[in-house]
Amino acid sequence: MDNNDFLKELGYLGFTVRLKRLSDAMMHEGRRMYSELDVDIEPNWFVIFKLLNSRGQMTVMEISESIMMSHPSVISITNKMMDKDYLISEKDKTDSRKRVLELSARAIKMFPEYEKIWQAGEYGIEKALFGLEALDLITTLENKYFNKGFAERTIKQLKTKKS
Amino acid sequence: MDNNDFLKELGYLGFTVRLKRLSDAMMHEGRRMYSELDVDIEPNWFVIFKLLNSRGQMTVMEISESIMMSHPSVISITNKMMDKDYLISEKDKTDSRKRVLELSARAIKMFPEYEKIWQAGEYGIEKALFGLEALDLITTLENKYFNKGFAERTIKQLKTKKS
DNA sequence: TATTTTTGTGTAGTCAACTACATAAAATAA
DNA sequence: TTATTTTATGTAGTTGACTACACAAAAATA
Repeated sequence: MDNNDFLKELGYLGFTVRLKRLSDAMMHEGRRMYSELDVDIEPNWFVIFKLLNSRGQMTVMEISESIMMSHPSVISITNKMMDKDYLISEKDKTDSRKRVLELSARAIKMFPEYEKIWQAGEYGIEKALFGLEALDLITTLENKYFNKGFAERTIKQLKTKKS
Repeated sequence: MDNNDFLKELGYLGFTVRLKRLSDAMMHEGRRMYSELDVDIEPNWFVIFKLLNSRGQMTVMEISESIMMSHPSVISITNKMMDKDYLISEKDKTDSRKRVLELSARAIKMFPEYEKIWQAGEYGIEKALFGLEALDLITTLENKYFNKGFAERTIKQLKTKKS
């Protein structure tokens, strides 16, 4: 890879930017992959597919909490999946605020085929990450991060320095 | 942290989504930090500050290549920095296609103050990452990734399987 | 020299996440 | 029972990255 990469000279400070750059690149490549394979799904949808496949019906908020994404993001993803007939949506019988989502017949029918793609992806990532303890690392990062973010601590540090 | 996090059940397949989620969260927190500290800069600008500080004048494309981001992204970031008078832009004398950017007097004046914030950030991240070999990991990931992405390999694998 | 290709920059439009706000329904408190 | 608070969902607007395209200037080629 490019050894002129200035971000590498920035040490830990460059870490967050490199992380974003890497995840953006993966996301773009993911989209390219799906369009090249000519399947009717998008990156990330596998999360909803797998979640609803394992848990059955779920409301918008339940999904949001399960995958720790904001509810507007969930709505936006699931709306697209509904447009492609992968999801069925109906009002909850006892609580009319809630909307319950579940996999459609089409989703269930296509599931095995898509599973192949996801497994190939799983295999590729596993091979790339082999021996790197990447999952342990990201878990630790998440733990440290979502507890009380870097920024919070930095703000605190800067403020106590000032006083 | 949340142990109900479904993405963790997805193993390697969940990795890319977790990576994105983490970097998004860091980015948001970064923005919050800057606005809370009430400084007139945005996350990521430090990359341009530091780059031009160390290299002097650079064209749009030189910046783009140095940090491995698309040139439209560079234009968008540097335009905002110009609006805040942190950058000076002028046409190259010998090649009128090129536009040369450099730090303004204001940028140079504010540099030490901002340096304090970045150093505090550096410290926070370093502490969070201590003993985790996170930089080695991301370097390895970048090497593997930017060479020939996961997707490429996955596509290949799926296609050879079919035939 | 004239034509074609490459390079550097800029603009437009897309994407997936977010926060902030709006609204309706349910749950709680007065 | 009525009023207030909380919860579930939805919409609007922002962000920062990207690709694709447009265009002018320089470089290379015929």
